[in-house]
Amino acid sequence: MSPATILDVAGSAGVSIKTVSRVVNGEARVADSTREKVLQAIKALGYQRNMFARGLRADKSRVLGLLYDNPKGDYPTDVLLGALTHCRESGYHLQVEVLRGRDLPAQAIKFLSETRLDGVMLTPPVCDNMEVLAVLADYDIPYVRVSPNKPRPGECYIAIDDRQAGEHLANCLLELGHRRIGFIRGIPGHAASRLRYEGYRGALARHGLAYDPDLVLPGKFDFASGFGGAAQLMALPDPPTAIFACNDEMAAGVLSWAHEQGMPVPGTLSVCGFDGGTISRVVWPLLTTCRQPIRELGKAAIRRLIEVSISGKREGTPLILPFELVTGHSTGKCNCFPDTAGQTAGT
Amino acid sequence: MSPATILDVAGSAGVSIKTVSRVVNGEARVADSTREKVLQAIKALGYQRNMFARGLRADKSRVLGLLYDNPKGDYPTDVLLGALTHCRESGYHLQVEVLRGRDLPAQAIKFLSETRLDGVMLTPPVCDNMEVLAVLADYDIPYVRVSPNKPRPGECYIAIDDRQAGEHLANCLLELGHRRIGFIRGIPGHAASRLRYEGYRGALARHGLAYDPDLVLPGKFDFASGFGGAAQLMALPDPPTAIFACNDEMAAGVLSWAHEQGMPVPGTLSVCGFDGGTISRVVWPLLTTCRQPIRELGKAAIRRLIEVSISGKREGTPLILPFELVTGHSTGKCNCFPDTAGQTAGT
DNA sequence: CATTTATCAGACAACGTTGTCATTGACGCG
DNA sequence: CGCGTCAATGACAACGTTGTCTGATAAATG
Repeated sequence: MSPATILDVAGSAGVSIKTVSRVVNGEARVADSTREKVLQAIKALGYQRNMFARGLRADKSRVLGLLYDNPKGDYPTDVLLGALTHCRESGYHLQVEVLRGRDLPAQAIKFLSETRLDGVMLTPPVCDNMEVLAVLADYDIPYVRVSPNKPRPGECYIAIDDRQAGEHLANCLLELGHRRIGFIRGIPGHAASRLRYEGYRGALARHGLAYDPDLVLPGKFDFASGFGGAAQLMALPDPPTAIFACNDEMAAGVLSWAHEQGMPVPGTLSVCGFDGGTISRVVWPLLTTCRQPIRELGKAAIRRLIEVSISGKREGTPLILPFELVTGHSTGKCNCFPDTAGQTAGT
Repeated sequence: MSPATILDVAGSAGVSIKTVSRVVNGEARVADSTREKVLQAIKALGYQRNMFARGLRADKSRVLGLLYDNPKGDYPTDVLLGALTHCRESGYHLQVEVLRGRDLPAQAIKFLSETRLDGVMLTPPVCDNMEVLAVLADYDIPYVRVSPNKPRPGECYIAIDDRQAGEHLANCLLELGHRRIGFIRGIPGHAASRLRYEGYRGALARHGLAYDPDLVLPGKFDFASGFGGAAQLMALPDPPTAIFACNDEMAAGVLSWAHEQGMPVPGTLSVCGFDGGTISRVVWPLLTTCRQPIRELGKAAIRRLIEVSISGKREGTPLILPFELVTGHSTGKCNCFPDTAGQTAGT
């Protein structure tokens, strides 16, 4: 059985196809009695409208795209989940595309020419690939970036205030008495990594502490960077009493190194991460971290795309979502001044 | 500027639209010189074919669906990644849909009526929802299930041999000398959980060991199940010396409980998980686990869907992919016979 | 009662592509 | 030369929907 079309419904309900179209699209000028007849016919025939024909005529697919190139960890999962949630609420659908390997712009061209999307959202790091953005602009597809590195003036992007978050987290450590705090950065060019680092430096400055470049290491957002970074930092002549890793996975690496050394956490070394995803909740001890509202970021991006798709206006103000500090058990008071600590313990 | 159509290309190249269509679709009967002319015109005009029109005429969208309802952890991410990889190689695209909350069949109906997919892949647990499957059958959409609970005869599904994997893993523990092995199950109705459990019992039986129901606990595949399960198991009068958790996240819970008690792992308690994803690599000590080829599962499912979509034949043989045992540092020799252990240590 | 206005419904074209069938011309063979 | 065969190309309809325009009927107004 071939599926029922608008024509079958029209015949069955004794009206014209246009009237059926009006009912299906919820247009105003239809008498209640007619609408009822049509709805019944639709139900009886199991009619479902054909998206191809609809799209061909209206040039709107109601399908959005999610474009990413870093399929690791909770981030893509949660962005996707948030995006899907909002899509479902709005009657939109989501097509996912991964850009990996060589010649990202060519991949973007291929996927854009094979589909018809009403808009695309991009996450780091691909959201900072200028060539890919140029392709999108060329195809005249609206897009929204999440946590872009260098937002353009007037661009409507979605992010959290990573700088402030970094500063807050560093502050937590400072208030626990830590004075030498190691910092492990994420991959270069990643906006979040840079901003969290700036926040870290800002916190130090506000506490009147000198900045020691030996305490800052590069990283790749992976476990090995944390593990190796911890080894390197703790081998310093004057090692830190706390380590701030730029994400949870690196923090997990720091924790594992400490466990392997038999070094108590947070007794001898405090550790904090960033993201607040699954990893922070399955390691021991529970990580002190900063929870990003990743799902909300995804939701907001989709909401924004739909707005643009309907209104056509691409300008707008950036949307900065709130983060949340999560206090785990991986951070504690600094024991770095044995005399002071001894006094307190003695009395 | 409105985008160029096949008509513009035809005009520019001095041929008919049908010829352009032939070139675009790589059909055979076109003279090389003509093909060249058309290709140049396409390039010059920046022509890209309109998927709506194509779909309307050919009734093929070249878009597949991924349907899931358990958006936790690496599983969905990796399935998605594998699926996308194969999609890209094959010129297909992937639309993702999450079914969550109440009335899953209704959600399935909604999403199927709003899109036009050539096929759908499903992962657990939604792949075992008979109502949803009925909806898919009703819409006459080919589907492939990954790790289904009760495969139907002749159904072509994708899975690993969970029973055998469970048996292997239990065997590892038995060969290390463990005789009392705790087992924490996953959510009921989940095929993998049941099969791994059967494998565990099989291994016990093969070693001539009695089955002790006290050693088997229910679980929900989450951290808390592992944490609580460990507490409960180790409070037994005759506690286990090893715990086999049905996935990595629960194993991480077991580890954390042990750390909190100051119980050495694997010194006093050996732990193994299942999945071999990120979690197994970021906890301390590294988990002994069974790595599922999740990406390959996703790839295989898509490959299969494309076959079905092209050939129209829905029958086929199930595809069982190989798993891989990963030996971490969370398992070690059993110290449960102090006399023997003492003797060895003494000499 | 005549006229305007509002409301509802239908006829028809158009969207850009592919499938079906027809046409053209070149070539080989008896 | 006449015929059949085959490769290459084109004309045209059809896919199912929505936008535009027009027509019909009922209600409101002078």
